Amino acid sequence: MNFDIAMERLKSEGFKRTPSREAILRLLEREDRYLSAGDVRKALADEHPKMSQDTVYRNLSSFSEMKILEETELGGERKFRMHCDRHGHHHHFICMECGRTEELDVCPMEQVSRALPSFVIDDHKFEVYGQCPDCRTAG
Amino acid sequence: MNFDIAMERLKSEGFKRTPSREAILRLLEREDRYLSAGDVRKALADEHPKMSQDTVYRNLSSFSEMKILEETELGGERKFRMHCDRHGHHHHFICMECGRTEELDVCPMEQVSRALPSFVIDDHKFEVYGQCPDCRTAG
DNA sequence: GAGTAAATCGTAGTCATTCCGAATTGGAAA
DNA sequence: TTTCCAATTCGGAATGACTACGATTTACTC
Repeated sequence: MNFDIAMERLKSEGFKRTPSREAILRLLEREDRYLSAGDVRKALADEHPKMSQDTVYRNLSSFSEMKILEETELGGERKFRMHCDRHGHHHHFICMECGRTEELDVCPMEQVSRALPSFVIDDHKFEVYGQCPDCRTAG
Repeated sequence: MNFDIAMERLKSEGFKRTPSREAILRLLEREDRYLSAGDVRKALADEHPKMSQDTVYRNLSSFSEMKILEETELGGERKFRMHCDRHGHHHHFICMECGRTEELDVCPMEQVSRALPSFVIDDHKFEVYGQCPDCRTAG
């Protein structure tokens, strides 16, 4: 997903186009990795010094609800990244040093569904953590 | 893992046997599902009304570090359960209503390792969320 | 039974997140 | 363009999970 498609989505759902929303989405498009609300505030501190935390949190949550962003919970924080739309369902490798992510195609949910026929399955989480090649050679 | 083995483990690692630790481990053995620190405090409120939160958090963390407990992060909270030792490596289905867990044998990490040969993989998380058969029929 | 390090208590502090009332603003309608 | 109003933002206070810490108590050793 890119900035323009995200803004279109906002408009079509009746959301207003505000400088805050533009800045947040432009940042996430540029970074292409998981950022916390705090990361977003820091990154926008120069450009938008008086954007309140309420604004950051509220918008990140809204964007996540409407699938503009992907969200995870990591190290006690909610983190957000631009929604990947190259493939359909996917998971991520996440570099714990730089935050870089790598899409994974494998997902074992079919096997799980077969193994738990009498359970209702609503959601699942599969994430792999480690060090990306760049950080490995740099370290 | 059961209470007695857990207490042995504590002793062998130089930890003292205290009423708090006994109560926490007995509770987790009995419940056999993920509990938050708050859940533990509430459950022990009658029996140990003055157990401080410091004690609960510190012990849960210690137990998790020494693999007496398994830990996950769910809904913005750290949650703990007695370590399953029936199988080796495994993951869990977690019922979002009652907290019941079901062990899963499937794990796609071999495929992931092959797909990311130049990445260092330190950890991973795979969890399935939904409704267990009991809660489904009850609802 | 005495001594000591570990454990606990009570409380205050931190940090991410949410809430709320007042002020501002985007965008539709006049 | 101007008006208008609900949506949005601001600023700051409140919440809730978790951590830190000095003072007190306690489990275990000798």
